[in-house]
Amino acid sequence: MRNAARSVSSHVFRVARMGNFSEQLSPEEFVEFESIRILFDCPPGMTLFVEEEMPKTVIFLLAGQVKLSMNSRAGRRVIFDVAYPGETLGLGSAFSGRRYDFTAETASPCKVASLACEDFLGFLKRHPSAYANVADEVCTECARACAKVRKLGLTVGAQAKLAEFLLEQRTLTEKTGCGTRVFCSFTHEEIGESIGVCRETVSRLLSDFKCRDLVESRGSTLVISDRRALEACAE
Amino acid sequence: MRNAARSVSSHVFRVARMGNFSEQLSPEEFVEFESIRILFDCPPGMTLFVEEEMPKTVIFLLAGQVKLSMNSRAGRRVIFDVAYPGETLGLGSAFSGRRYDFTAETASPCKVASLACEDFLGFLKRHPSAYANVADEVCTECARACAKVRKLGLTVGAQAKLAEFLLEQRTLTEKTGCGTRVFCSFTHEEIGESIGVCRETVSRLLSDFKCRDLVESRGSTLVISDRRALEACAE
DNA sequence: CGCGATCTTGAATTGAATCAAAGATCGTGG
DNA sequence: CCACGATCTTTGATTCAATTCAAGATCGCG
Repeated sequence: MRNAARSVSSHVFRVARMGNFSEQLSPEEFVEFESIRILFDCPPGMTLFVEEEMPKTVIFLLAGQVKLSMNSRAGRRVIFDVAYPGETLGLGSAFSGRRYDFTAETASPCKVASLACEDFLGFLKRHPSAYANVADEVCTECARACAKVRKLGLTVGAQAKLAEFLLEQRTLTEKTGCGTRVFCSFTHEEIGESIGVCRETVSRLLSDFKCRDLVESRGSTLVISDRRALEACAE
Repeated sequence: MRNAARSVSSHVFRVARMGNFSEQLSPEEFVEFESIRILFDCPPGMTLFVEEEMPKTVIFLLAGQVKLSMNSRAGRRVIFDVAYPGETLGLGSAFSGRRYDFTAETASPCKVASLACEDFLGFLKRHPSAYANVADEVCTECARACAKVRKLGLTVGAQAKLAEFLLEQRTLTEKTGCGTRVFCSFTHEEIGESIGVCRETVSRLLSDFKCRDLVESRGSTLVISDRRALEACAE
């Protein structure tokens, strides 16, 4: 039992060092931090929290991917971003007591550590030096939101938007002899929701890109074969 | 000289209490804070800082309005928001060392207090309790950015966008017997840049709203005469 | 008064959404 | 291993909202 816990936590620690909230905690703080957070696994498609609700927990993503989106009751959706291991979700909301800004839903099987807001705030009170971490994380979140505003507002034309989207998928790419392989688990619909165009338009543009030899589809993954030209599309 | 300085600073103090960064500082901290910031006045149209540049200063807006925008080299612009007295600008960037997320330009004659980043960071180091204020302010900035993403991404149709824009102008409104008077100093072009539609469309829609008696223009100001109906337009 | 900036309105154009109808792909269970 | 349904993709035809282009009206200021 103890051993199992230790092996989980050492794994967690390893992952958690990847630039997130707990990274800058002192060893003692980290131990306390660890003692109040709850680890669990979730299946894909699980909702971690919902926009406009009052914050209940802070989520530390240890493994897997989480889709961050905004939804209107009219059924429209904007995929705001995808979070990767090491990121903290809902931190700003928990801290400020404001409602969640977006909905977080697992996009793959995930390992997460969850911390109730009150525990989080208590921890902060006991360890005020962690405020700096909070500020740091929130800055990142903010920069991300601003980047999205920029893209949504400044990029005109579906083609430019799609090109930008593809070029931006840095996180899960792999350089090969003949281009950059992009691991994008998104459906066309989701790509559409990320860039604000409809499903069919994504499909059409992608075919178009293929015709023009900017990208090729290798099975289920996409390869950017002419980055230069794709950048030109994005303007 | 001393007297003049004191009278300015007492004025500043009064304004600065309006919910911004310095609000939660202790009196001693506030005195120190005051000693390192530089007060000045600026004419309208003055650029305080430019997006993508490395942060040099943090700006505390004491009086006037500041337009926050994002610009593409293609000449396109998104007006992100307008800042009012009491707000802090560029705080997140100064703190995290990331480039400014947007451009800040005075929209009216302004009084501002400016603080060099290094002084700001030094102050923080000496008074770590102020980290909480930073986190607070950045949360606000972040919530704002998220709200803008939501509007840009989820609101479809120029009409809904404009209606939403008008309804949202809470800051400078005045309720009268026959509706809410909106003090919006924006030109149609600027409204367009705020909501992402072209100048002419704004003009057309506004005429349309007038025909349908949702708004009336009283000289240079606009009066929302049928808020209910306008809300329906915004969906 | 006259000038520059801003606003208004109309007509033509277009880019993307919508509607529609096949295909492709995938996982499941027989 | 194949048949099945479900989900996702492709492609074409049509429609529509909003941009663009163009020309004139109005406003506010020196």
